[in-house]
Amino acid sequence: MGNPRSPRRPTQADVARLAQVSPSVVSAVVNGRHDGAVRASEQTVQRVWEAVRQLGYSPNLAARSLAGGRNNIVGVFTYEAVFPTDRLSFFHDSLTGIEEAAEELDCHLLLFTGSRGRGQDGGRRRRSIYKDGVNTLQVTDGAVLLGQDEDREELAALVGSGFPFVYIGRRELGSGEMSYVTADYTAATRGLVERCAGLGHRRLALLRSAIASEAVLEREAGYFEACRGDAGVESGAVHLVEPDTVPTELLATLVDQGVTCVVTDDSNHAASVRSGATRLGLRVPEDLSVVALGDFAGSRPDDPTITSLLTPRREMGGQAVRLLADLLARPQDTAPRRAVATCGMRGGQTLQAPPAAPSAPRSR
Amino acid sequence: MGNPRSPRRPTQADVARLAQVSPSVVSAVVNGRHDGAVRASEQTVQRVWEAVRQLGYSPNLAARSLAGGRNNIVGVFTYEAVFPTDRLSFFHDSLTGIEEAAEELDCHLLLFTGSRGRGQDGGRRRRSIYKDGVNTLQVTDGAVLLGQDEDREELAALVGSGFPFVYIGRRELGSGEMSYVTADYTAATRGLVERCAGLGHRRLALLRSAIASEAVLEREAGYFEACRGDAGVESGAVHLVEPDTVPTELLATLVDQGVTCVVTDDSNHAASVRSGATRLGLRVPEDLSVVALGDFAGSRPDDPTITSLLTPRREMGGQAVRLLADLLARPQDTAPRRAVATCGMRGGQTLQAPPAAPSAPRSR
DNA sequence: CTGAAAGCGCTTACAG
DNA sequence: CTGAAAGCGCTTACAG
Repeated sequence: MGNPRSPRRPTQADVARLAQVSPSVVSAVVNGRHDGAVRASEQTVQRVWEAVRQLGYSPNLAARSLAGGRNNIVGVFTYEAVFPTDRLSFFHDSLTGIEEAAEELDCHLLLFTGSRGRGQDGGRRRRSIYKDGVNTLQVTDGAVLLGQDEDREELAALVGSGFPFVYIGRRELGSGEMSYVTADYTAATRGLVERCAGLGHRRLALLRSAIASEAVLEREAGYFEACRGDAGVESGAVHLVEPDTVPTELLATLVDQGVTCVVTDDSNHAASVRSGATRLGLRVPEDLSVVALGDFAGSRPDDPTITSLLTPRREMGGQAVRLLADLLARPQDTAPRRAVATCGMRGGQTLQAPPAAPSAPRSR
Repeated sequence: MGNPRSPRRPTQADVARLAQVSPSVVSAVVNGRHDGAVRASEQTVQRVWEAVRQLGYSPNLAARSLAGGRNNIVGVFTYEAVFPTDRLSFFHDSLTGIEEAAEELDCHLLLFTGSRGRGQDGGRRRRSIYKDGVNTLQVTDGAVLLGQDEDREELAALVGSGFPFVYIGRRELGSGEMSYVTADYTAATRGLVERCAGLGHRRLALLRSAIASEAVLEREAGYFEACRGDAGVESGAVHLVEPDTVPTELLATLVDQGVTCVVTDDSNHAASVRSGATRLGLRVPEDLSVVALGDFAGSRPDDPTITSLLTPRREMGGQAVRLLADLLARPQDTAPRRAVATCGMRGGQTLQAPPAAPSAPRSR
């Protein structure tokens, strides 16, 4: 919002006058570039610094970036509020990674909190990248976007505009390739499921979110890979479930069918399954194992006792900023940048060998 | 970092050309100020917006602030990392309030993560407002500062420079008055201590942090007020303690002296006191009451069972942004802005009437 | 080695 | 109601 401060700040011109040199010399000296196009004698350099000190001169950043180009500001855009009231911030880990990388790259972070504007009724609207048809993000050099609630049409428009940005989380648009960072959901899922099989589980079931996001589908793919592989899985069904639902009847059916290990998309759902199992008189993990493919699902805190894959949010945040830096450093290379972070694993207490399981993986 | 994107970004001049109006009209329309010095017909306004959309115009921040206009960006400066690794963010509540107010005022938030630069040894330095003697915050209209670890010399310089900012938390500098928002620590403390007295506690002790911040001193003042008042307190000692210390011996001494209620600066310390009491064979609160004057103290999670005052961080965050908005709206009024938020109260389970206490407050 | 000048994109009196 | 012009403070060719 500008500088309506009263006493005018000293400028390079003031310094130049006092030091009795030309403005260009001041610019060069202050920026430590008095050895290139503009040269200044050691004595001149001293005079300039002396004048700087005497006047308390400090460069005007706005002018500097106007004349120069970049402003060293990375945008961070989320459709949802960054800091929710319930203290359970979905974004916290990602932001930790983003902040770390930003510090490393010496740039600032612009959070787009003023992107909602007002609807025709005067009420608040949803946040959006384009406000009155104008790309709000443009004030930054480039941006990192994150969140589950994205507007894919806007994203497509953003890709089309050529504005440099990276999404945290894989997003495939019908049109146009975009840069993103994702995690190795497929491989990590396969690994976990194979581990289940290695413990002796032969009949598994995946309770998959009915919302088919890229991550959910990748996990499903990893599950299939493991089931179809030679890890020894005999049956690996998939059931679509609503979020936060405890499918007790479904669970009973699965157990009847001989399922000894239930795989869920997220740890909260896994916790629900465990509750359901308890209600059915089953012990977890003695009678039934439950594992989760993700560690978070919205508003409830993650249950640390669930055996679960961990989404590497912090790493993804850092990588996103670094991909963006690369995008900015080599604009002539227009290829979308991609990075894949490695999921972590939390041991938890809900996975063990099935009852009366073969003690060793079957030999072939 | 500017926009070194290949095709030059459209400027107001481009918009003006396409809309067939003069640049000043574009400026006025885009800033919603086409009802003042510059007037434009509804039709003209439409043409301008249409051109803006068509070209994908968005204002250049640097130019805008150079020319003296605002950029609708509020800076947020913290000496510590905003998003700590341990997920236990000291700043979370404050930021929630800041974000809410920013949304309300339709402005963005600039997080100064690139303010560390490198020391002479190439290692990271502490964050600072002035980088190479330059006020980094200047790119914003004004800033909100927060955190415990401030550099008061920098703050003094910032006050001197006239840059508009508001501190979250009271900070009194030797020189120069600054704007801040604080909480009613003194009154809230007096209220809580009087409540203890009302329950029958006659001999109290305050275990005060040895670090005498403004908040700590205000709490102490409130404690003294309550003790010297007519609430019935007979003795109200103060002991300085180190953070995270469990002063078991001190506790034993106090109990020997007939103290029935221990007051601490923060809830973690109160939890330590409770542990110490247990070790001494005392039940809390049956034998000894423990209350805290604040709900947080660094890296450990707050214990919700402790009877405690609650620092209204979220409110303070929101108020800080609003004070800043006022500072920017009326720059001619150079008086420092101040606001005081009201502390909350958490019942907890560590306060009750002392053993064999008089059932009613003493009559006078 | 040094200086005069253009230009970055915007806002804002000022003149019509 | 609209336009031409100055100026914000800096960087960077360019000319001496």
